[in-house]
Amino acid sequence: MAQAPPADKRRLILDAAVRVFARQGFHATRVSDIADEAGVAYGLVYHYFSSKDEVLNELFVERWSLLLAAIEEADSTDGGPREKLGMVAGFIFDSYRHDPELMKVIIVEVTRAANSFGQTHLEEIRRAYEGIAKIVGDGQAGGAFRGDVDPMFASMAFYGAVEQLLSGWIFGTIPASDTDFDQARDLLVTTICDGLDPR
Amino acid sequence: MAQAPPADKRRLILDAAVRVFARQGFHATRVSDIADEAGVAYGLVYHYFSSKDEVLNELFVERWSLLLAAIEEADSTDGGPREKLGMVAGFIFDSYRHDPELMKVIIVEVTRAANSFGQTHLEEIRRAYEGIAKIVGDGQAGGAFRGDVDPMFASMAFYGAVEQLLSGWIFGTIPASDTDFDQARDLLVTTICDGLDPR
DNA sequence: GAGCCGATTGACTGGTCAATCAACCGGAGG
DNA sequence: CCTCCGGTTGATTGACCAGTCAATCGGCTC
Repeated sequence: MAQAPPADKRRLILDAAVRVFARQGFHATRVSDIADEAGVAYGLVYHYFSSKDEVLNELFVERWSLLLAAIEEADSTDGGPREKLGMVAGFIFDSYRHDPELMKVIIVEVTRAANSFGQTHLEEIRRAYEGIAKIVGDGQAGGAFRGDVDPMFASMAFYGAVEQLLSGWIFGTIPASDTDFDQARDLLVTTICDGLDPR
Repeated sequence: MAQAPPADKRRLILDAAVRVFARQGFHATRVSDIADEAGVAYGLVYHYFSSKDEVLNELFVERWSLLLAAIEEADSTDGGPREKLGMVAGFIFDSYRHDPELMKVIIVEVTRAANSFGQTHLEEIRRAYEGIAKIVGDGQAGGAFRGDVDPMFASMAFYGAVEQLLSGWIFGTIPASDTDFDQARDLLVTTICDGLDPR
């Protein structure tokens, strides 16, 4: 027998938290729910995290830093702005495909809950908008996009559309089962970018 | 002296709730906060509403029915789909201009919080998406929009962009002071509709 | 002016939970 | 065999707050 992995309890708790938050929502989950789901004693949660909030924080920061990296990565590609935006949308949709529960938590409890938790992370969230805005701005400078749309404005609209589609899948407003995420990505990017075509 | 108006306490409480919800968020406001803000005794809130939730419900339903009416109204116009979508976006932006606190509450606490409250109102929210989708669908049937985009898909993207812009103003990510809302509306509609132009 | 009734008041209760903490366990090292 | 120590346990505490309810108010009717 290979030695059992050291059973990283911290990770165990984080993963359990994702499941419970996704199922019940952050406010409705008690710390004891997380502990139960993780098969761990109540107090251990407080050994690894200073508060219930910090658990959510950790989940968000982990995931969001990946998104920021993906945006930067996309931007440093030498493709056109359409390809770059496609990579960004693709990364987000893939994240959902890969771990819908985590994405649900991030979107519902942090990104779209800008009042409670988002407030804390407004700066990081804004950084994503700005990264997308940069892609748009460069696209305008290179003549690929028309210049009369403020890049930040376009960025917000683009990201808003992405997030709304995600929400639609998350809450069943839009059927997700037979939807091809890649097709959704292409459709969205095509539509938005055609709207940004030079007049 | 003219007799003082009957001081509709119910209305007083609703208006106070908007202010407090906007300031502190729904979860963080105690019922006593609402009562204090309204200058009314704690128990009176429960005389007019069965719970704290019902106060928020009432605010949402009041406002959302206006939006649904506006969408229908726009659709029954004999303008083109661009004009119709412009009217919808215009109505929403105007609502924000006219009463930013109320719109903040509706968006942040209900629409985007689909997990807690939105769940209850998913049906009404979806009706708005469908109204917009109908406008898009008719536009396609009339040849004004290209036909290879699912109307519901386009509707979600459109509404998502609108809501994200609103959120940007609400949370100061986008400067609202010098932004001309009408210009934002035109820019958004133009961009999205150009993206929906027949290929 | 007596009686009625809905509006209004605010002290109180019951339950919920986040966070604390003292105790316990088991392995490493001497 | 003993001690130390970090990981682990879960009962307990203390704060908070939604919702209740018995009491009071004030206007209207007869």
